[in-house]
Amino acid sequence: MAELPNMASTKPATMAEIAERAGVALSTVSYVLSGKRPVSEKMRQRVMAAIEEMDYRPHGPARALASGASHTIALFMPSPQWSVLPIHQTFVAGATQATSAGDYALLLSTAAADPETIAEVVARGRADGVILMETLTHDMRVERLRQDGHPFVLIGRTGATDGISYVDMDFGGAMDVGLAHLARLGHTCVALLNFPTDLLDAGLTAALIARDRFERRSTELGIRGIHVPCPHEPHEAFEVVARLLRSEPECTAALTTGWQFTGLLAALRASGKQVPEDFSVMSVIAAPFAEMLTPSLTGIEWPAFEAGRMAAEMLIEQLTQRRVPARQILVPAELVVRESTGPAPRKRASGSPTRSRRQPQRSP
Amino acid sequence: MAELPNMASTKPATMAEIAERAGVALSTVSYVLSGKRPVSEKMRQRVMAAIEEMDYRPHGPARALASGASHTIALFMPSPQWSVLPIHQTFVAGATQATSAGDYALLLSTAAADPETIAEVVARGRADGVILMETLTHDMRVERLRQDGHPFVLIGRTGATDGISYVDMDFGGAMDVGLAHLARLGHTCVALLNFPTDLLDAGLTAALIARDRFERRSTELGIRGIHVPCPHEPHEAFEVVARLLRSEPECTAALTTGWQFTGLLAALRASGKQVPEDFSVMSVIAAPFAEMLTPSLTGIEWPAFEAGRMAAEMLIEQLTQRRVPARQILVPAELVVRESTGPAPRKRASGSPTRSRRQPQRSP
DNA sequence: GAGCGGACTCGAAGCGCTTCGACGCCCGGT
DNA sequence: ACCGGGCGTCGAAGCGCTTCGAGTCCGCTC
Repeated sequence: MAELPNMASTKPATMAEIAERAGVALSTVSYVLSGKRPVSEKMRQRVMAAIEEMDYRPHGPARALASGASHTIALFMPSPQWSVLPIHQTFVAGATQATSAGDYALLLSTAAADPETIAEVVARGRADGVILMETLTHDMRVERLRQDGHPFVLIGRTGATDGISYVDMDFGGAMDVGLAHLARLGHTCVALLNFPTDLLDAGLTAALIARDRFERRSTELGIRGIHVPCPHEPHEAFEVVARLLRSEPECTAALTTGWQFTGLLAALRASGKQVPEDFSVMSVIAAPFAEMLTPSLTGIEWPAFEAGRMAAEMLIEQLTQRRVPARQILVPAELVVRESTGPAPRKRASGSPTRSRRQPQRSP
Repeated sequence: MAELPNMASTKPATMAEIAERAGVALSTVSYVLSGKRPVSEKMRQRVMAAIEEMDYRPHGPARALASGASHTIALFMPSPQWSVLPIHQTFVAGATQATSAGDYALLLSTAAADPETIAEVVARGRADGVILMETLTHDMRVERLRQDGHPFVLIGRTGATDGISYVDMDFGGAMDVGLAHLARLGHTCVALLNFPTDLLDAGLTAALIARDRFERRSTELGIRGIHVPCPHEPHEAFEVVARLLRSEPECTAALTTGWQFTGLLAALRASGKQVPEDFSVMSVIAAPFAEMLTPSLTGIEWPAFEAGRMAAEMLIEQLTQRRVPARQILVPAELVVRESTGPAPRKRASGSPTRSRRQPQRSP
């Protein structure tokens, strides 16, 4: 047959055409491709040749319909009005790469709130499994997925984690590490600018863990810990912090969970406090700003891209193999000390140095 | 029939079941859903009731197979080793939202380089159209899509734009606006820290436009314009800038296209120059850092989320309606003057030390 | 009152692939 | 030489939906 060699806009070849060209049955082509039944080397060669010549590529939806597997995973992002930190986007980037590498496709979606919508994506064959972020302690989405028996992996975690696969940043550990750092520098009154109230109320696990561990740990260290929910948005954060600085003049350091540090730094500047001479600042999530700021920001360094990658890999593994046990990965907090934290300022000269009622600092 | 009300893990209903329950033909249900043929009100009611009762939702792949349309658009991101700026992720976020809103799904993928892979996604029914970013002047991907007749929209543009729909940031305008600003401040020797060499060599349209316009415009304004390709990565950028500062001591201001400003600021600091007293800095893409830095960064404000949203909307419109003319949107450059640009320093008298840093204030 | 057109509705044929049961052939055992 | 058993291969039956052509029934016209 005289054919134009690679007429691009030509309709793509179907499996039936491959079969015809190779002179074999349609099903044989399928078995060559899937390897689910043995095929003789001779047939294999012929089929592969035909595939090569006709530049055949299987049709996604047809395959999904017949096999019941779409070879796609769905990733739900927090909706924009919630906290969308750069770290979330890094998760997505990591997951995207792992997905491509694993020969899967990645369906990205917002609308994360509704369990129904999420379950449906799997139930109606658009995806084989789901990755969820910003997980709550009691997360309806997770319950729904679990109940329906849909494979999923969390970035973050829920309250009860039995049998659930997740990758989570160790916010508890971050509190330990952060407070230890500040305690060592002699700070005795430290604020935690946590996720904003609505997320705490919703039960964002990370926020609750941060709060609880912060309070427990500061007590253990003999530090006065002030827990302050705080919006990420700079101007709102500014207000919250300004109020805090007024009501808690003792406070000489703050930890932020996200980019509340922006508003914090502005408020400190406005009140004439120098960082880190008068006030130490550090953030649990600082990338990718940490190095850009002046002074550069002490913080926890999370391998977020890797985390996203692992979540996707875990999900794909779950989809590919049968009966994989749940894997739970807690990414350890790694402190990177930069310029924004320093020794606690000495008590103001004017006031008589109050003797410390706290226990003397323990050595690590 | 006695049924458990909402046995979640039950297999989802199919259209045939709906038809049976409603006592109509399968095809009638389909027509009710698609509205492609008139259906009497009575039938409609019965079908809708059945759908409601059985909580029916159409099966994605089946629909895609039968109709040839997947109701999905594919978005290709620059691969990680290329420039992935926050702005790219904002595009993605915007596109994601528009996609959800338009009742489409969004397939996210890297691997952007290969025209074959990209065309295949559409050819094999995974997506109905494509959004491309980081477009080159001669972009093989675009040519391929066009040749195959696949619908697509660009974020960015190619050299020849005839009949191509795109949303692009007006980098040319940004050069005009930026140089005008600096000229007004009296600068007479200005550097452009453009995209890195590999992107220029690849023919990234934005980079070429920036370069050409920068050179033309600076000449027109009687400014000495120094074009410097520069990596985004801070340490590499640092080196490039350090060299520049050494070889071009006359230079008193720089424009960056991305976050080369990070390395730039570090290099300025290292060489003891104050911003903006000794050196003015501005960036074409500054969000979301601009406000965070000290001094805050003068730059162009792009509505990136909107741009992503529009690109997706345009594509969906193209898919939904027949014969829409190509739409080309050039997002205008809006200069936001902040603290990092100031009057050109007077010719060095004797290297007089600049005053202590001014205390920046929040502007309304 | 019979004929006609229009408005709906139905059944069936795919879309491109997976998968199951069946069949044919070739080889070894006896 | 005959039979049994695999290994390979084939054909056909779907997967759940869209869509086309072919009715069916009704109301209306003359």
